[in-house]
Amino acid sequence: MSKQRLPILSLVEDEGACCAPLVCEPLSETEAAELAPLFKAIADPVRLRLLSLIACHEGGEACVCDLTAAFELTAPTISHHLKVLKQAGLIDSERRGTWVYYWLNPGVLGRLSAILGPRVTAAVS
Amino acid sequence: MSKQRLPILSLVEDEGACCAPLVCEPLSETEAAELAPLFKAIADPVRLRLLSLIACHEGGEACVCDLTAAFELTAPTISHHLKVLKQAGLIDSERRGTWVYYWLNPGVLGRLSAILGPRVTAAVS
DNA sequence: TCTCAAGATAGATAGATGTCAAATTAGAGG
DNA sequence: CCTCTAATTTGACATCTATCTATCTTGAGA
Repeated sequence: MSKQRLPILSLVEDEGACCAPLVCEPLSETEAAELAPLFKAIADPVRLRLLSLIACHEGGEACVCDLTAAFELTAPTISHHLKVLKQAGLIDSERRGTWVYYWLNPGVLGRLSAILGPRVTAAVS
Repeated sequence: MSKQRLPILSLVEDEGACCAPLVCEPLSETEAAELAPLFKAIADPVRLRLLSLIACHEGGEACVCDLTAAFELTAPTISHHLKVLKQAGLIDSERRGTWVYYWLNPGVLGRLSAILGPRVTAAVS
């Protein structure tokens, strides 16, 4: 159902990065071409709020009906934005009965974060 | 010369954030509206590479002629992308003689990073 | 002052994008 | 089987965007 698992940003998996990849060495044309669509996916006020709403919702997932209610936009429009986020690999979804639930794909947002700025890497350990 | 200093993302200055603001609590409509243009500015392969090229260039700044040479695009197109980045507050520039130099506005990229993922905050302390 | 080169601006155009109304699909429950 | 509701898909449309060519601005140097 959920298309296929693209290997999103595996290129930026480097763990002990001294600094943000973007300021370490020039992004290759290929890397830039892979990254841009991801940033494009989050570069919209509605989609940013959708991501945030999903992430903050209890259980880490949210029903489309909850999401739609948070905006003054029609259901098709919300559906469209969710599709964009899903195709970018940022979120995934599942139908449970009448409702469809969405959740964040773990790691993807963090990887984008790591590209822009210095990162915790291995964090608390 | 450089228009005016907009108070970019001052809203996300919170220091001891437990986690990425985006997953802590739902982004407000206003916050989303302020953030989206910034992500939009970096959501382009050419602009991502421009940022990266500028950041990695010695001295942390680069001349337009260096940047233009790195692409197979016309000078006006590069000029356009630099303008987009500058208007978003990501970079700034100065003319020195015949050449114009661009550099990253410190902090902005880091603040965007902090919104997407867990952050070092106060780092080494 | 004239000329040359670096860079920006203006205008045009093809393609992408956000939104909505209408139609479609898919469960749930009589 | 029928109907109701949740959600997606389709098609249309207005707007935005990336790119180019042509033109303009600005500083350096002869």
